[in-house]
Amino acid sequence: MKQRVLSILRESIAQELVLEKPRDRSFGHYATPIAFSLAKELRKSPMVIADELASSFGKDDAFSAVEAVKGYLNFRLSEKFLDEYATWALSDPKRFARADREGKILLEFVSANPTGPLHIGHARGAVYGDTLLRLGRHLGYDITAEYYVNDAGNQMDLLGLSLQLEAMSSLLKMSVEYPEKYYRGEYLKELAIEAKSEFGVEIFTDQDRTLELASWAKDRVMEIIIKDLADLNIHFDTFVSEASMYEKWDEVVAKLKDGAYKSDGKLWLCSTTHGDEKDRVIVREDGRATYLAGDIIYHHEKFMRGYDSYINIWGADHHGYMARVKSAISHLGFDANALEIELSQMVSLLKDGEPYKMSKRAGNVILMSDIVQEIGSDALRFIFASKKSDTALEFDVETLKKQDSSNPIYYINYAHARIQTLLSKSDMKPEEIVATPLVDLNEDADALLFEALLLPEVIEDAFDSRAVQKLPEYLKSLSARLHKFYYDHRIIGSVDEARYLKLLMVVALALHTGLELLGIEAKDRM
RNA sequence: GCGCCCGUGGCUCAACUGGAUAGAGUAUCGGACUUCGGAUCCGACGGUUAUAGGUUCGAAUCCUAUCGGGCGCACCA
Repeated sequence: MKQRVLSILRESIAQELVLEKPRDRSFGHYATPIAFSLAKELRKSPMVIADELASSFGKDDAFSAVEAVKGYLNFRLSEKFLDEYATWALSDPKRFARADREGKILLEFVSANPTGPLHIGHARGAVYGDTLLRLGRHLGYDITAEYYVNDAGNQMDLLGLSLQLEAMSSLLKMSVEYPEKYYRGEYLKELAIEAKSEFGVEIFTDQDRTLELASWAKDRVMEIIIKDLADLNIHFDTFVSEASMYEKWDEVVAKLKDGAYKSDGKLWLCSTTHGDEKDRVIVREDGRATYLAGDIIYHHEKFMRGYDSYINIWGADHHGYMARVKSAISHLGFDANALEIELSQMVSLLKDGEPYKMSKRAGNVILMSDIVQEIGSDALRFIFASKKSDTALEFDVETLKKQDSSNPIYYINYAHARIQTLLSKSDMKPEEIVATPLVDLNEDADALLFEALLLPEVIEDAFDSRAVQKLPEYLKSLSARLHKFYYDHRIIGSVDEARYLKLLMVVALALHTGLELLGIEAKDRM
């Protein structure tokens, strides 16, 4: 809708302009502060310019009024314009709010180590990534969702060892001495039992079989992770194994050219040339590659696959890692700007105002699956999607269990369900309703209709600015308007029944589409 | 010490990326059901946007400094 308005305005004004929503709806549907920016070059006051521009608008099908107020240029859309758009949307709901953006994007997110189940911090990045994925795809982008599996390095030994220790302790009832660093948690106990029937108990005490056990455990953990993600409605297209990267090592090192150098018997990445604070070791003295080496090959491989852009979503604790990865990409001869790294900040949980207790059972972390079980996937997705991802977030699980307006997901679903109820109570057929023109609407109905039709631009804005929280904000606001409208206006049996129902169908469509993009299914009944 | 992120009513968060009177929810107080789902709605209270300067028609947003918080600062992944 905004695009259509913009293209009309570009013709009339012949100038790029910003179109925004006025703070007060009485000003109109859209507004532009263009007169302010023109003031300098035209050497005239913004008010005068705005007046001139306003009067230059002739009769146009799209606008019912164009007014200049305090330097702003305000536009009121015509009912004809809004009705056509609404009818178009209802005629093919799946098409609503879609766009025809082009471009292949590789979106890498979660990529948690396969050494244990996902915890709550992972969930935020997972929800953020998946929401971007849904938004981007809706807009037409060809996006691949990828998970990078860190199945190499010390942590694999550690996983094998941790499992052996767990088994020795809980299955073999041996007394074991735990090293300083090892993994713990209920999942290891379960894996130990499985491993016992798979391999027999000998594997737990055989130091030569640690890696064999680790390799098996890693696959099992990935299965757990994939299942936990599926419970959140998150699915990946590709999983790339770190261990499989190293066969390309020689080829990639050669491409680094003078981006890498030998010193002290180690191989270093010359990352200081691209803003890193110091150069980084990529191959140790004993010939073992560091984690960064794997990441360099991985990103080389990503870029070789030829996407238009790359988005990585990392936990904020990895921010120090950005410079070296970008540096490596530059040294490999690729455009580091094509890689965009979004950080998702820390999460802390409360329960009844107190810090959420980490369970010993889970290994002193808050498991994502526990929270999903406690508050449900919808509530978790909604709360994470509603907050800017780059701000630390604190929330109370108890408020998300409530079934009233304090819980936004219930509030929105209730709005949607109310509409479905009305539609089922009416004797009118859907085709009749859609065929009714939306004319002579009162102020409330007009405002509600306009807001519902705003969804497409909210989606574009949310994706383009990587600010997914704009969608939940919008849905809350639309729901509030719907509830108020419902309260103020009788629908079934009124003379306006047909018009109002059509209006509500548009609202339901916007709510349904919006929720779907958040990975939440709109409820028809509560 | 250095780097990144952040600081908005008591609390949890928004603010169209520099635009009109900084908005929601929650908490507190007070109202609205013989009416389509009250799981709702309407009021009131509550902010010098951490502080101090600067940039301009215009700043929560940009710049500088200070204070406060989180996270990093591995040849671990």
